Amino acid sequence: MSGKNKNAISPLRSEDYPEWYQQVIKAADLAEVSSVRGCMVIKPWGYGMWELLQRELDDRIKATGHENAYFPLFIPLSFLQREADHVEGFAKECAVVTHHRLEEKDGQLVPAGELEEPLIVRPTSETIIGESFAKWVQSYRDLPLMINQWANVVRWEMRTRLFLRTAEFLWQEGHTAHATEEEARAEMDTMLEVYRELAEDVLALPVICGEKTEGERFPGATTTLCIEAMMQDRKALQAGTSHYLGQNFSKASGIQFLNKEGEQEFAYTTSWGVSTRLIGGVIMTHGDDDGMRVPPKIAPKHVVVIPVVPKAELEGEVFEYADKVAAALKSATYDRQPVRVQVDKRDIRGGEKTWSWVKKGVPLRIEIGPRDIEAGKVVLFRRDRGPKEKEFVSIDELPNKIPGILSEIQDGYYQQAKKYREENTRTDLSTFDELKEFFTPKNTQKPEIHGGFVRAKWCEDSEVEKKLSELKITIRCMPLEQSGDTGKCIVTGKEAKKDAIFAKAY
RNA sequence: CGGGGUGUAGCUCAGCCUGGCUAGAGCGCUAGUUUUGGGAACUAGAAGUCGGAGGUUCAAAUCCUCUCACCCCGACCA
Repeated sequence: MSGKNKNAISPLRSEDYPEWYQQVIKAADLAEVSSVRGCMVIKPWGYGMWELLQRELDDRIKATGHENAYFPLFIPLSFLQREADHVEGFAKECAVVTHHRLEEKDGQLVPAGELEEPLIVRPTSETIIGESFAKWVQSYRDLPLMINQWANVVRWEMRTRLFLRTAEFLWQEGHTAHATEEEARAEMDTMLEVYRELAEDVLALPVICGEKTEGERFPGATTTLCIEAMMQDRKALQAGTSHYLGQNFSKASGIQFLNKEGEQEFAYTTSWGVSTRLIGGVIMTHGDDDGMRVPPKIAPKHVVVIPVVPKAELEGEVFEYADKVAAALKSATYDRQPVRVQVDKRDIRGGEKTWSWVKKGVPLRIEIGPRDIEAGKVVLFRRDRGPKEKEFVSIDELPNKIPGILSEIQDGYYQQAKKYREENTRTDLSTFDELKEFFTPKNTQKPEIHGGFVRAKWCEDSEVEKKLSELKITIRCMPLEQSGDTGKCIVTGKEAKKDAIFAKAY
């Protein structure tokens, strides 16, 4: 296993993208499947990314006037039934609790004590939060009500994939109630913008902001806005959604207030959420054939210091020096926080140690050996460069230099992803045949990475969406930035006003 | 829920068709020796009620029945 040109991950992205994705998660030690059907264990390196994402987003949620609260995991079955579209959307994937006690019978524990009314494990919390909102709101003076909760939810999915679709996942769900439609719609816009900023500035994921078609809308919503990202297999990933719910849920839950005119009126509500799926998006956007590449802003460690100990008796000296360098680095600031540094003193072989960090995607590696100590230098490796590309930096300059390099990496990942999306977005297709050609792989046995985003006109006829399913594509969204031109629908050829993004999706 | 497949050591799998010695390999793990500014080599070792239950048989990982779990392809989805 000398393999100078060998990549750390097998298969390569180009060979088998879904398998590559699984292997990266394993190699980077982000998560693993648990013995519970469809559920995952998020391991420290993956959870660390989530915690940092959480912190960034939580700050922004609070800065836009929201407060955190917590509502029950269990929802009475009857609550779900209050909103017709909502039931239809979620009923099939609900986990249901029907008993509350176990009794021993023939050596086996069996459920006893049947509940009078079954409880469902929340797939989302509109109904249970609506119940509270109804109590909290009496007057227009109680509005707006702006609440967020960090929670886990359960959706009994048929097919699961780590981070992208698991039976249980972590997310945040915001729920707000307003006195006017205008205000509620403005809230929906605000939160979409928060998500866009989170995705682009923190996760380095370029996204398209748009509106969902009726067919793709959240069950029970009047309007659904979304951010859509392109993965390296050119499929779209819905990375976040913000919904204007009109009065649908306030009517279902009885969220009523007395307005200034002294009349009872139903509130206008919104909800919005992002989940651990975003971590999947980060993996599929930034990962390469050597494993994960973590954007510095959510890297649990920015820098790992690897002491190089050629002879056992030098260990003490090298470790001590590595600790000193680490301490100096921690005094530097990146993204308004101290640089996160770890000294890797594990008793394993050097090559293995180095590669474990390459696969985890830590932005910077620093190696320090006796020769470097003598010369007052360290060897710096950047994850956005080749794994062997080194740079010597004097120890004195190091703390000043690191934040700038982290910014460069963060920005570089974003630019690279954006370039990839642009290179794989077509705006010049105008007929269904061209669309079909674009979204059909050349190799039908083992489809190669193909397709991408197509931006084209759509006549807003829902029949179009049915026809698109032949090509296994959907309308991802109607971008918020519309050209305003009229043209011909790419599917029907009819007069069309709306620009839409067509793509295969996760 | 339809169609296909797989359950054998921590992981990846061979063995099953055609029943028969003490159930194997690679990786990983443990120890020792050598090596090491780089994803080491050698030697030794630990590790398995062959998914579960029942049946056929002198004899079952292997054949039969039932059952459970997981994976892949569809329909559903943050």
